[in-house]
Amino acid sequence: MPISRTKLEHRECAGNLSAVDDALYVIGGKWKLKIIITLSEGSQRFNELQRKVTGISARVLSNELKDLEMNGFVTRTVHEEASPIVIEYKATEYTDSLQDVLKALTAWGKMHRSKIKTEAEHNEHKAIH
Amino acid sequence: MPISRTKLEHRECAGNLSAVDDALYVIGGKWKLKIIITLSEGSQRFNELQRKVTGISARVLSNELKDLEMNGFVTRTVHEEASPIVIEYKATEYTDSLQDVLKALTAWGKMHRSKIKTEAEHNEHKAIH
DNA sequence: GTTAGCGCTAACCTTTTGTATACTACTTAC
DNA sequence: GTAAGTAGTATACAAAAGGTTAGCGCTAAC
Repeated sequence: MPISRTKLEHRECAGNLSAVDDALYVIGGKWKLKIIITLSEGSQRFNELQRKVTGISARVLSNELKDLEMNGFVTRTVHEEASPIVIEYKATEYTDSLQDVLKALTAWGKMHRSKIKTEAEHNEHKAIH
Repeated sequence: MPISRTKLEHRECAGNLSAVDDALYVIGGKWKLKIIITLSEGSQRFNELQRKVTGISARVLSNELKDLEMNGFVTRTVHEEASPIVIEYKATEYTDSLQDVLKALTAWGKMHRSKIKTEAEHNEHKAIH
């Protein structure tokens, strides 16, 4: 293997590009992963979700849940036996396949945040003198 | 540990939520990861990038590169010695910290694509009969 | 001298995304 | 009977993101 492994060859890179494309198509956007993470805490009802996913409006949450249901990440169950009727949103098993992605992303996010923080402190320090 | 590990406790979940938030803030959006992946193939010039990141317009590519530069993922070098002047975009070392994220995302994307494909074939099969 | 490529930027327009407000129909608690 | 919660939808509007077209100054090739 004469070529350094840090650089990808063109074909490999193009393949990865389209794979990431496919992934972002279904889990990209501002809210999808946040909803999935929140549902990983356990099944929830609509208003519960809206409170936990801070900043989302009912309209957008409703649309996102429909998308997620269509893509097999979420099930919507109506419990008619209860009164008033309870509607339960639940993460499916397929959601578990995202674990590695979620893990990597949270780890990176935490690392990045602390990096930004120390940089900011450093700048503050410089600004004083 | 009496509680199943598949469900996260509320505090842990909220922390992950904000970490993913931080991550998506800098690498979220339609193009950022695609540009990063393309640059992982090696340093490139503007028009080269535009050709490889299919579908992106010059305006958006320009904006995204500025963002990525600001966040420390990309360096922009002007080679004045060459004629005509060559401008080189290069992924920084910090980009390497995204490797796990990228790996997880491409793996998931490939898996998801093949799942969708077999589902589609299955449906086609049903439709014929 | 004309054409083509480079590395963009500006102006304008469309699409997507999100927000705010109101409203439905039902139930429970006070 | 009134207020408050549930699970949304409808409507209208605003903001953000992205695309389209044109063009600039430069160089190199035909």
